[in-house]
Amino acid sequence: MIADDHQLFAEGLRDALDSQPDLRVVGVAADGGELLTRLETQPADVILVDLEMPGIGGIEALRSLAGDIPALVVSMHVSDDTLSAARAAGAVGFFSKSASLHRLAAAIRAVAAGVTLIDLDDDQLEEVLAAHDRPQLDPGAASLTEREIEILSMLARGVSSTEELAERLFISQKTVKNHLASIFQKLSVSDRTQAAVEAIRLGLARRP
Amino acid sequence: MIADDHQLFAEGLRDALDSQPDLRVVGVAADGGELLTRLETQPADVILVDLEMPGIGGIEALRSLAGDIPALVVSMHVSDDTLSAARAAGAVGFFSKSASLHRLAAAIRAVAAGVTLIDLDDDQLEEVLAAHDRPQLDPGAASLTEREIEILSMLARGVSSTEELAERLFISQKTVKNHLASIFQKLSVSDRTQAAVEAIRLGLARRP
DNA sequence: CGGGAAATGGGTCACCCGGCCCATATGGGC
DNA sequence: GCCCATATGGGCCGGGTGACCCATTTCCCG
Repeated sequence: MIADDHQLFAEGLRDALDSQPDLRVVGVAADGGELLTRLETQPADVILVDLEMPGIGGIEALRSLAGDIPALVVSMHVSDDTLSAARAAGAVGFFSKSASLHRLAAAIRAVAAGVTLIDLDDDQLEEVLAAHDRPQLDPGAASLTEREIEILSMLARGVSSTEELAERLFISQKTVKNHLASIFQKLSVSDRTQAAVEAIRLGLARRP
Repeated sequence: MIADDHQLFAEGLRDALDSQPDLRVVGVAADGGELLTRLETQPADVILVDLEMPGIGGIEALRSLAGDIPALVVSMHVSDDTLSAARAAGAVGFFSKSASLHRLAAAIRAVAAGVTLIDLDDDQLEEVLAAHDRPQLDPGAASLTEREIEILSMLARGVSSTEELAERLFISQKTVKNHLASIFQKLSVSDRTQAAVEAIRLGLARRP
């Protein structure tokens, strides 16, 4: 669940995180009070909280939660003051809004797994984030080759004919069909359409 | 194209806007300099610019562009000073990051259509935004029949074979193929895979 | 009432797709 | 040095797919 008074940021972040196959945003709140209210009816595994919010701010909300749910603070300005305030309020991690989506997603996975990030030094943090880097794909999808992922992501963007795939990859049509056959088996599907749908579901439709 | 030094905001906004069927984010820049560089190789219809960025800020970037591309300023803090600075630099619209995604999307559509928002009073602004409220679906997609949408949404959920589609709809395989042919024509695609990808992009994969 | 759109269904046919066998080169790991 | 995974490619074949004709019925709208 996300709590941030900047709607554009919160809604954008929701879409971005939702597009990660293993993450789901279950709610967005505009201030600390709404966050607490929403959490009463909607359980969440991790919460992302902005510190500066009108009404009940992030700090107060975190204090009220008393660490019931692991919370990541996502703040505009990074300073020692805000960081220690977040730590004192029970946050398990602290990110600037200048962080990348990639790192935040990794942090969410780490926190959901029970890791506390806020006390780590930089090297340790990098290590933990790297460990939770890529989304946990389905067992089948996990064993996809790089080339297979490349073809799959093209499929998911509408490049569907054997001919065009072969031309864009500079390989023969036969090789494309071989890769596709391998993809079908690994994803347990039986044609390109199902493979494309599954690829999009897995978040493999990213741009190059 | 988006220019904002807060990666989380920019990437989140990218995903959110990309999920609008009629909008596409063609690039993200972290400062004014990168924005100008990117625009040299990648044309854009509208740019979203943050005012506060390290290095070359939004104001300077807008001055360099000299109004070549309609620009919406999306700023954290709203004040008379920033607003008039944005206006002076050639921005055609001004939004707080507390605005809703809905309104920003409407504003982008309006600006892309040539409307200047920044000089409007509140009532006029609401009127313009309302006029550009819902996404303009592809001319083809708009004219899809109910049955076609039904088939398309099944496609988008992985029901790809003519046989299964016919069985689930209690109609003959021939009718399914007829509907599909009609769908292909309206969506300007040539096979089920592209239709499924397009259906998902249009948000037609809803409803379990 | 009349026209048009939508849904249903038929036939034909070239061609592509997916399943099945196979081979070769190139790596990296044990 | 040997093995296995990966990427590349070939041939074959049955069946599915998409493009092009077509007809019928229903129903809504002007």
